[in-house]
Amino acid sequence: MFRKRVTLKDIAQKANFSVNTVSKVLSGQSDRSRISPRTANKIKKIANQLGYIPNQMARNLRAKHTGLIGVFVADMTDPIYAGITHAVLEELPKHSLFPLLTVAEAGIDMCKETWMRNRVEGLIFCGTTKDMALQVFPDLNRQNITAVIAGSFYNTSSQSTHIPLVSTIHLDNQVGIQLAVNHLTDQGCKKIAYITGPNWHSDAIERCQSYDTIIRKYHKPIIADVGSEKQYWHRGYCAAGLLHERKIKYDAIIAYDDLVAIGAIKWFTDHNIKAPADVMVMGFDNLPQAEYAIPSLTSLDQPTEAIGRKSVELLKSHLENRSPIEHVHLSPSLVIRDSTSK
Amino acid sequence: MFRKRVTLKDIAQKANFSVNTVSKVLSGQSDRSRISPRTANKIKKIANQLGYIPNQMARNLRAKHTGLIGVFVADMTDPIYAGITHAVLEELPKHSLFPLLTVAEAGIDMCKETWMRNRVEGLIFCGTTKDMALQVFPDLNRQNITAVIAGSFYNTSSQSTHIPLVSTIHLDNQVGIQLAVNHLTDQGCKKIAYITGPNWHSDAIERCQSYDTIIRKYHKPIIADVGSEKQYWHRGYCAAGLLHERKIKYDAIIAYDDLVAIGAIKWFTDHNIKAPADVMVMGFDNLPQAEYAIPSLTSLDQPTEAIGRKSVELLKSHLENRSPIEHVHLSPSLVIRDSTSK
DNA sequence: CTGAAAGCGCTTACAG
DNA sequence: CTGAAAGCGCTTACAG
Repeated sequence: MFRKRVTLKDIAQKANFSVNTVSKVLSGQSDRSRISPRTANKIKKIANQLGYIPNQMARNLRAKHTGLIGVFVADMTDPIYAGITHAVLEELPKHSLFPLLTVAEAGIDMCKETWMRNRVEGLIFCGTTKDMALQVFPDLNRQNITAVIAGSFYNTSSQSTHIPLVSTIHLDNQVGIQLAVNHLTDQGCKKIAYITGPNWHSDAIERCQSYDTIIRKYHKPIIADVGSEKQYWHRGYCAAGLLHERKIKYDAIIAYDDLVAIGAIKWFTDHNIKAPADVMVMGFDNLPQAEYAIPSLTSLDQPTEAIGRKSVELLKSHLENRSPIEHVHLSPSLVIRDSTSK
Repeated sequence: MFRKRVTLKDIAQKANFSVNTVSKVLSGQSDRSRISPRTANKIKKIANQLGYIPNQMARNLRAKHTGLIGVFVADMTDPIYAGITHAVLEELPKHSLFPLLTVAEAGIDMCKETWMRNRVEGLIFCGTTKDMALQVFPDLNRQNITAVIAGSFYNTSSQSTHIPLVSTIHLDNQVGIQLAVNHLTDQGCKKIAYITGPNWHSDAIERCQSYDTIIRKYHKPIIADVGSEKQYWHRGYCAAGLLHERKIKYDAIIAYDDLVAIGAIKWFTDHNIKAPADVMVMGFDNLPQAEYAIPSLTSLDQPTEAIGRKSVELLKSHLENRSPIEHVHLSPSLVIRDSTSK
């Protein structure tokens, strides 16, 4: 049921002022229009009494701009995306921008329709999905809608992690791997292996490449890659087995992420190898699981808060100044726990 | 930038018909208004060429109803809520209702403002949070907004799990526990313990009460409760330790959920007790982790799809027929894996 | 079968 | 400092 709501007209009648004056007061233009404080207060008081809530649709229609920003979440259940989304949702209203939240789970067509019908003025992607490159980004350019990508993204070609034409704000994976390697060598490790993530994920590609580059200063890279179909802990479990099979010696492992690391630790436990005593293990992303794993897992914390804030800031400057496309990298921070402690 | 969009007027000019006629065709009223098929086709074709997208705000404003349903998610990262949300988002458009998605992460005030300013006509809560009972439900009644709760909810008093005045659709926890007990006794178990969940969660309360009732037919209840502050696997880990300390004998465990079960298994592994050989372990909820746990975990799968669909259906009948409040319980299904296999 | 007019609830320019 | 008029893009009666 659509209940009859209080309108400006109702307030105008009760206050004995024109709709116009009421509008000016209630849309926060009292000062600019030099409404007398007495009038303003009276109107505000009545509006409050009557429980006035502005009709956003009428406002947007007349004002010819919506301030609406489509916020897309590539996977609701991913705590990293959720963290970024959280920050974006908190930040937008501070800039008089309003989030219109859509999730990949609703289907990309539904999302697009929601954006278009509601006339969003910008888009923030908290992660991207496979369909985006073909079904969304071309449209955005054609429609001239400003967008930024916050967090990692789906990578169509395994050759390059570069998405042109849109600003990106994401983790500096190279710094992360460097922090990991520094920490492990500080702990006395001499041979550090790496377990890969799914190869369609920009973070996975960057982390692997970074490992490859950085580790060469110490020794030949030891990369355990179990292909792209395996998921979750399974990747780590299989990878640990793979390294064993190949009789490769190492005293530390950096895993693509915490889940993979936990999988590797499971394999070690099953084969009576102790972490950290026999092998030190590092995760990545500092997921909730890292803290509760046994042993608790050393990891790299993503600055989701900062990524979210920065993406709003960047979108805003694109919107206002047509500022050029940027690619921003934010550094993770090391969280040391039991899995790398002597 | 708000790009100038195609309007009905543009199409009317190009087609040489009135805005009125164009509106009838494009809002799907060709038949009711007996527009000639020739006219309708011509107009549709031109609309298509021009890339017309209706302005939802103008539509809603004039039509005096929005078809907007606020969809609230209590915790994005919870896979159960995410599953329900997924189904709700898919189902609403089939009934000409449109989701306006808000998440607890945005803050309850932001959510409320979004609902009110956009004139939602109904609300679906995929889970509830602590603030709802005081800050939301009273308002809904006052404003006469129809709502349903899908999935488990936050429980303010530990005495009762009943939220009045709103329809609820959620898991039949009693059936779930019965399925678990049946399965374990079929496997030959004689003493089945239970590990509790957080006591502010309706599912946790119902599962514990169901266990208590059902198990009395077999033996005295064995309930391991580690209080309400502990989270994740930690609950299960501590609970298993607690049972050991108290020298309680048992041959099977039902855990509040899969994470708790995995925690318990960790404790067993650390103390050289084998699951399922020495003790059988069951989880609940069939989370992604259940499949990848070692041993893989027998669990109870929540019918999130059905819960989501049913909640849309129920909301719709409330909206259309003012049908009375209902409390619907949907049964989980048993998923047997290694943790309870001989 | 088609169209002219009114109006949804606001804000914008303009007049005084 | 305040108000009358116009109009955002649609749909809803109503007239023909």
